[in-house]
Formats: sequence, C-alpha cells, structure tokens
Amino acid sequence: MTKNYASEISSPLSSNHEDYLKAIYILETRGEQVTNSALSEYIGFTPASATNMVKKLAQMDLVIYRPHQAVALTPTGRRVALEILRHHRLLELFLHQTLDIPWDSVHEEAERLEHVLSEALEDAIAASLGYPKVDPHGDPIPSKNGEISHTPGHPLSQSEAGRAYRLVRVLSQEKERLAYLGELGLQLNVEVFLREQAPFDGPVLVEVAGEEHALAADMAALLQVVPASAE
Amino acid sequence: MTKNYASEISSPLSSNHEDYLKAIYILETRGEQVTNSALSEYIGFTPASATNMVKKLAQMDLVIYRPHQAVALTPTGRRVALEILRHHRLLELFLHQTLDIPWDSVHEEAERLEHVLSEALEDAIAASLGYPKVDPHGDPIPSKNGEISHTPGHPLSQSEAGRAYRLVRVLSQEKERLAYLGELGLQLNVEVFLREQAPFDGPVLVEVAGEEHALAADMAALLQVVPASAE
DNA sequence: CGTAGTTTTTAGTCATGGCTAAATTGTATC
DNA sequence: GATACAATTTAGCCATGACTAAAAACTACG
Repeated sequence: MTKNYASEISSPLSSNHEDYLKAIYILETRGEQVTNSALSEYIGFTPASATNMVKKLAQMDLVIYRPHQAVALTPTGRRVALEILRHHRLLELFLHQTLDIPWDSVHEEAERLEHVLSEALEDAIAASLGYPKVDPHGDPIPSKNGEISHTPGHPLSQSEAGRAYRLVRVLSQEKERLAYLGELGLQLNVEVFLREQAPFDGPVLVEVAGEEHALAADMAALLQVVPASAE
Repeated sequence: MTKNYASEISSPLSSNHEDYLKAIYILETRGEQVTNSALSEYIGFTPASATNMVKKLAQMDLVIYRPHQAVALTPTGRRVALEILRHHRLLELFLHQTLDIPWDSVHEEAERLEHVLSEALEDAIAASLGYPKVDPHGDPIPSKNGEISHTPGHPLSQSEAGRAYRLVRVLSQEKERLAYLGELGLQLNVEVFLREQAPFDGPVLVEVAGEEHALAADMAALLQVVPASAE
C-alpha cells in the first residue's frame, strides 16, 4: 500500500534496506567500484555489517553479491533505489518551494521522510509541483517508472574564463557548503560570470549578481554550469 | 535535533515507543482505565509485549507502572505523546489543505510521517497553515508547549430534533466511515438539520445541503455538533 | 473464603541487525 | 612464488522487541 516497487518484493523493506540500496546506487553512479569498504564508509556502519546486509539484499534479489567482488544492483534493486531517490528529491523540492525550508536543510529532512512516503503522497507532491525534473540542487528526479535523465553541464572549474554561465547543479549536500554558496547568491539557475581561473587548479574568480567572489578550486569543481546563452 | 521533548530524554525514542505513548494518551483521554489488555488491543500487539514495553517506558520515566494497575503517563510521557499528537494533527490538516489528500486518508498517512517530523518542519507547517487549532476531523491540535484545548459540542445523537447544528468534530478515523460521511456531504463545519431522532437510540434523520439522509445511531453518536447559530 | 475465570506477568524463544575480533582471501612487492 | 599488507568475510556477542506458553495474581460469585 505504501510502496510500489517494480517487481513484487517478498518481505517489506526497512528504512535501512532502502538506505543501503540508495547508497549502492549513488556509489555506482559515481563510476567507482562499489567495494565493501566504500559502501560501509558511505553508510556509516562497519564493513562486517555491510557484508552482512549485502548478503541479505542478495537473497532478496536486490543486489548481486559475489564474495570479494564489487556489489551491483539488480534491476529490481535499482528500481527500489530510484524510487527512494525520487521520493528524496521530490521531497527536497517540495520542502523548499512549499514550506520555504532553506536549500541547505532539505537534504537531511528528506533523508527521513523519503522512507515513509506513500504512492498517493508521492503523486500528490509531484502533481502540486507540476511534475518537476530536478530538485533544488539540480539533481534529476527519477520518473515514476524509474527513468532518470542525465543533467547537462560541466564543472565551473573546467570552464573558459571571460564567459557567463548558468548554475545548473551543485554536486554536494553538505549543509555548510550549501549555506556558504547560498550566501554568495549561488542558487540554482543563477548567472555566473567567470572572471578568472587560476592555473594549476587554483581558485576561480566569479561575479554573481554584481558581486565578485573568489572560490576555492574544490568548491568550483562542484558547480555544474552551462553557457548562459543556452537558456 | 529532530525532537524537542519536554525534559531531556536519555535514549532516543523509536516510532514504537512513541506509538505506545500516544496510545496510552488516547486511552487516558477516553476516561477509561488504561489496562494492559486495553493497551495491547489498541496497539495490536500481544498483552505480553505490552507489559514488556510499558516496563521499559517506566524505566525511562515516561509512564508509571505498578504491576496489575492501570498505566499512567508521567508529565514527560504526556509531553511526548502530545508532541506526536501535534505532529499527527498538523500533518493531517496540511495533507488535506495543501495536497488535497481526502480526509478519510490523512490519518494513515500522518500515522507514518508523525515520527520523522523535525521541529523545524513542524514549525514551518504550523506557520504555513496559520497556526491552526483543529485538524480536518475537528480534533484539537496541541500547542507547542503541550497544551490542548477541549472541543465544545455534543453528539448529534443526543441533540434536539427540529434544529440546525454545525458539525465540529468527528470521533472516528476509520477510512470507510469517513468516506461514507464525506459522500453525504458531512464534512467539518457543514450545517446539519436534525429532522427526527428515533427513540431508543434509533437512527436519526438529517438534512445536509438540501438532501435528506438516515444515519445509524452509532454513526450519529460520533458526530459532535454545536447549535448552528453559534457561529 | 474457596474456587473458577480472567487478566497480567514471567520465562524463554526467535529474528533482526548492529558490533568486535579473528580468520581468510586477495594484491602487490621483492 | 613468498611474504607483507589491506580488504573482506566469518564467527560469535549483544540489545531490541516481537512471540507463545505457563505461572501468578487479581476478581467475583457461590
């Protein structure tokens, strides 16, 4: 009743199961191998616990587990992960747009709510937002049937100086980082003029809403932009 | 961070703990003695499980437990119960008003969401609704500091025939009942004319929005009304 | 006031899913 | 290929909170 996973899943999944699947999905999309240690570090449990849980998920046909190999999601596992991710990102946008929750807080709120969202509520939220495509950080929202689009753009740190860009995505959920960026006026879809790019991965100089700021290289690497003309 | 219970509570409470406390609170307000069997029946676990949990809640100073006696909430326990109830009722109203979730569905949705609502979100929701006093069923919403008002009104089944009333509260959360009432046009604050009251606790004849309906006595007993003039 | 019947509690089991510590496997280097 | 180091898995422990079955305690009635 509250969940609508692709294939029928024998036992109901706990928040925990869902968190593991989501973690595996995210690590997979990073392109890295989803090793046991990467997974356990990401979810914040010991490697032993991760092995344990991965084995259980494998029994449920949600992941493929071969000892000493990288974990991989099965199609069903991916569907579950994407459904949770859809919940998460819809919630982030909803909280931000409808309840004015600041963009640096929506992540942690959604982190808890995503597991208790019914289909009906998911639909109602999606409808009330006009079936949005991205969340407040520019992350794409998976569709109901588990499709997810690839967001265009490239890091600001790898962009040509002397041009204007539009911020389309921020690859971080860290509250402090997001709060900082927000203070600089760097919200989604804002126009950024790249004044200068220091060599050897140095800081960048940007102009946002008439103000000039220096940005550390690692920060600039998290900012995905497209040319401002591409509106 | 997500919770703000009156006194500091040593260990964090699970949904389960909260459900027990809420159940005890509700049974207490019904005026009945909160016996172990009443509690276990209400929460849907065996009596043995209830005893077990009540003992644990007693260790946390949330309830008073004396073997073979009725359970009672401590002041702290009551605060927790009221906070959850506040979450629940705010959520019900929010879901109904903001997302158009039908009034017969909001209860079950809120039942899951109430446990993962942060203070910040609770505040944002309350503010967005204009600090409401009652939920879509007319149940009073406890204030942030744990005060709860007593809703006026009396059962329609005990009202004088030939008069007009206003529906101020429905004492049921059952989906089917609420759906049925909704079909008759019996939503909150609707005006009801009581045509006839059959003797010996018989059915009542009411007129709602120009239509006449017969209502079973047990149904009429759940409808709390005030004289329509008292607007 | 004793006995029957109900309610409550106790005792003991099970599944879950974390943990630590130890064993194992895999990898890389000499 | 042996040996060292890192990653992974196994084994075994613990807390939680459900359960059943049995014991104990209350209540009420003859």
